Amino acid sequence: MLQSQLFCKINKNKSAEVESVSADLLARAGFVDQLMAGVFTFLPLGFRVLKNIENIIRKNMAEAGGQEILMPVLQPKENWLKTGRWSNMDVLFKIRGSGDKEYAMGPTHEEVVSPLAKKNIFSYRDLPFSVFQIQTKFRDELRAKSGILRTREFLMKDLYSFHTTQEDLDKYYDKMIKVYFNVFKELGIGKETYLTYASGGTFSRYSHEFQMVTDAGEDLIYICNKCKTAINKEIKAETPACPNCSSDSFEEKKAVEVGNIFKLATKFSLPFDLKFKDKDGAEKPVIMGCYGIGLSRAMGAIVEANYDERGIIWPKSVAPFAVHLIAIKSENKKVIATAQKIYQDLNKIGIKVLYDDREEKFAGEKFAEADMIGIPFRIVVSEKTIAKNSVEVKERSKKEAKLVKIKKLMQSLA
RNA sequence: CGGGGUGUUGUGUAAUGGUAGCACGAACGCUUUGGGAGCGUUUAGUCUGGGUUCGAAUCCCAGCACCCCGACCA
Repeated sequence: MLQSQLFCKINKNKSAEVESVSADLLARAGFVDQLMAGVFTFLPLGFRVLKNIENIIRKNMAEAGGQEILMPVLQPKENWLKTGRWSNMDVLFKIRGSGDKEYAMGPTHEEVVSPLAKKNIFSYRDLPFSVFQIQTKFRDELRAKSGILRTREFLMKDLYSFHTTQEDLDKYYDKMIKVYFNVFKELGIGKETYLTYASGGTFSRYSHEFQMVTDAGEDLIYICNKCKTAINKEIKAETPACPNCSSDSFEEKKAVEVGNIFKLATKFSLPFDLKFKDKDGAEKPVIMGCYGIGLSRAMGAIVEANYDERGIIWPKSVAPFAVHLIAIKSENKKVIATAQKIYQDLNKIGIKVLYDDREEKFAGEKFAEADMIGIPFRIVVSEKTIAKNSVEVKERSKKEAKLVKIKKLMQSLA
């Protein structure tokens, strides 16, 4: 991608609105644009990051046996009346269509996936299975805040699992905890993310949140000093001891919830009459679990965990480009020619590269913008470097740059 | 939803009742070599609707919007 063609502007001026670091950096570096409170456009750079996050999650869900589907955002009121959530879910967006007919805008999809499952589950032979989707969710938050960390419209992965027994659900649930940790590790926030016990609702003692520690977080979690499992505020109020190891020594941290998983058990299979015939001929309710990750929130969380005073430092796995190639202004035509050749060669071997081909921009500004955008590798071509048949390679996360022969660079990447 | 704050060119800001100014951006020209370049010219703004006043960005009322604190948060 040629930077001269890139649809987004870098903004030098820091916003006066006191939002989160991620909100400020993502907006100024041209990753997102705020349309209104809690609603954002993802610009080309941000959209690339979002797609990378999506693909990491998709891969992991598929490995966990999830089959990808896409359910509707627009949902019938009737289903929400059945579960009681039409009236008792505060964040539910309701809209009115023609003839004053009312609909829900999906904040989550149990009201769709349960009746869907009912059409496809008859026998114990049809179980277990899991389906997931990556889709825009709507929640009428009373207060959107912190940029893309808490929004009214956001991208979420939600997976639903269906089982014959509680034991089978328990087994799958434990497996998903491992899968989730792998996701967060691949997203570059594995170290900061804690499994957190939360209230489980009616049918199980606990649910689990995945909380990433950051000052921008709006939740308080208590990390057990012994086993490093955490509990949220709710649980802290109920129990003095760690539910995992019984220790009573905790460290309080601010955190943002990047994922959560629930044992729904029969909470939704009962209202939707979701049953199966077991081996013994008896009809039994299907046992369900659900597993969510907020993708757009994860993107903000990744930034909160990876930045410095110059800008964002994207983990390689989600970076919008692998390489930021910069040609330094020069009268020597060979500089541009060399940079162009490297750009083409990198493209040829499938490396995603943003090439700063802008002729009018000075080196300083290009470097400053590159640091703000935060692509993991920066390759600079200038008079100085081509005099040695080399380019300068610098990692965004590191201080020092090194000269690398162009031939060697291409060999190492090929 | 309760409380608080703020709305001035694309962005960041100044002007506290009396000529809407500055910086960044953008455009043009000339100049310019590696850490947000220089000179010159130009561009563009008082959230909306009422009111007070000779005169309103400024004071009052209403609305809208955004931000913050809290509450809420399968």
